[in-house]
Amino acid sequence: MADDASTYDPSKYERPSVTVDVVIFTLYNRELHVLLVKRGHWPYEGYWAIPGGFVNMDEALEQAARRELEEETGVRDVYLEQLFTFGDPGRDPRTRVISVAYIALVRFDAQKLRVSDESTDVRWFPVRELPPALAFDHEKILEFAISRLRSKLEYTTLAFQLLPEYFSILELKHTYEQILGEKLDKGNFYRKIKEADVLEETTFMREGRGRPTRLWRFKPNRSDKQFVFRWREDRVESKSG
Amino acid sequence: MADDASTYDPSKYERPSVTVDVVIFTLYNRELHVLLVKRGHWPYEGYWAIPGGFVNMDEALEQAARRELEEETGVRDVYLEQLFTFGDPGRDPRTRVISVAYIALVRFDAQKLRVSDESTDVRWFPVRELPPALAFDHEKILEFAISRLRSKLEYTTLAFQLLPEYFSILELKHTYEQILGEKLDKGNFYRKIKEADVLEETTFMREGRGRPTRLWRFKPNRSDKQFVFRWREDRVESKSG
DNA sequence: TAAATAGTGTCTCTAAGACATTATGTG
DNA sequence: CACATAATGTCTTAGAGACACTATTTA
Repeated sequence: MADDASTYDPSKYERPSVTVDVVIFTLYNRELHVLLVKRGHWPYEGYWAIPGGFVNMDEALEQAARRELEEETGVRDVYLEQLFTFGDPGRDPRTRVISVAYIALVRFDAQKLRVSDESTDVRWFPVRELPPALAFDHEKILEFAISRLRSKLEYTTLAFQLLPEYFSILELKHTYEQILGEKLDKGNFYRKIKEADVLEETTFMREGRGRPTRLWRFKPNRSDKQFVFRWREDRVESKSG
Repeated sequence: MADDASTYDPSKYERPSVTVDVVIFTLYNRELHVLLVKRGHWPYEGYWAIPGGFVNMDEALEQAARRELEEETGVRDVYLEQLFTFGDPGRDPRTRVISVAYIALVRFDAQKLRVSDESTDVRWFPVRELPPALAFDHEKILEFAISRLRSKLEYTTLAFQLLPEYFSILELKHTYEQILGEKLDKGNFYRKIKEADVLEETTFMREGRGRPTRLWRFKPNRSDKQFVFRWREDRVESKSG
């Protein structure tokens, strides 16, 4: 924001590259998973990485995130939210790369994976069984994303993005337990979710071994509603750069 | 993160410029203020803007924020926190500019303002009396920063960064009131801040018209402490890009 | 009727909010 | 003493957590 009118020349300065990286979460087999791609080229060839790529000159950041996501993995129509911008010099051996990281949440059943020509493999990893080492500083980004997901879960309806249209209340509880990494009380969960008034009862039931369970869905105009699950003391986001 | 090893050429792609912009808050005259600079050149000549500038190739983002802050305003030794990255095409008429925005909190008494050669004026503005129009999309950034400041106030010890070393509990309460924009109950505030155990009593008193007031300071190792002031329903951050 | 899973009810305790009261200085 | 401001105390209520209980299916 600081240049002279007459002497301004866009090419005067050497510029960093700008990428978007997207940490994509889903719930699969009742466990939280994250999508990674296996790099086919230098640098970090053969390493798993968070999908992402360069931002085009005429493209908004979020738009770039959606495009890269679809190009590299086939995933589309996702909930997206900006996470943090990572820009330490040296995080990419090619050149100075500043990466705007996003979090995406998707319903597993809605997705078909696709391998792009940039990578040799695409896979969902359970967050508890990640590859030993990721490309670039992607471990840091991923850690940051998980921590943000946890904390936002408690004061937003974010978890709803991970579930199919119809689900039982105990499935929803299980989702919370997966992300928070701890058990929740059944009765209290029922009470809270009902009080929050964000769910709509359907006539559908699902049968299993015991008593059949009622299926619910999220109320259509839930955007203005706040579901505050719980207060927690550790609502701190670490800083990074 | 997606290029061929043999054909990779850093200069192949046209690149956006990357800047850092810093929204600096202080408490002055018992009111929340924000620091703006008056632009001396095209574009938006004569408009007030959030201080900021281009990121150097070998410099971390936060480091760039500190440098620009000191160069443009003389402000240093501040609490800094990344806010959001704004990157819509067209937000800067010169070229594609992606701006990583930061929030800074400073103690007013610790600062001497300085005007750089890029701008014609530097001034603290009360957040309730901002200039009618700001340069670029800086109104949006500023709004975002204020909203983030409000929400973080309630679950962090952020407000402490705005106060001098010694202060009374009612001054602290006043700071909260300024930022939250509402009155708080005196008794309840005393109770909460004492329970939180983040303050250290000093022997100093300050005299005024009525009963003198005791001065306190923040406990040295407060970094690991969490002061949770209150829960609020509207803890939602709007999205942007 | 036993096992399995779904769903409800209730007791206790903490903490927030409202508001009343006491304390300690000055002119 | 009157006034001004600082600081503490108390009552009520909402909500979180713990946990016991009831409901409805299949084998």
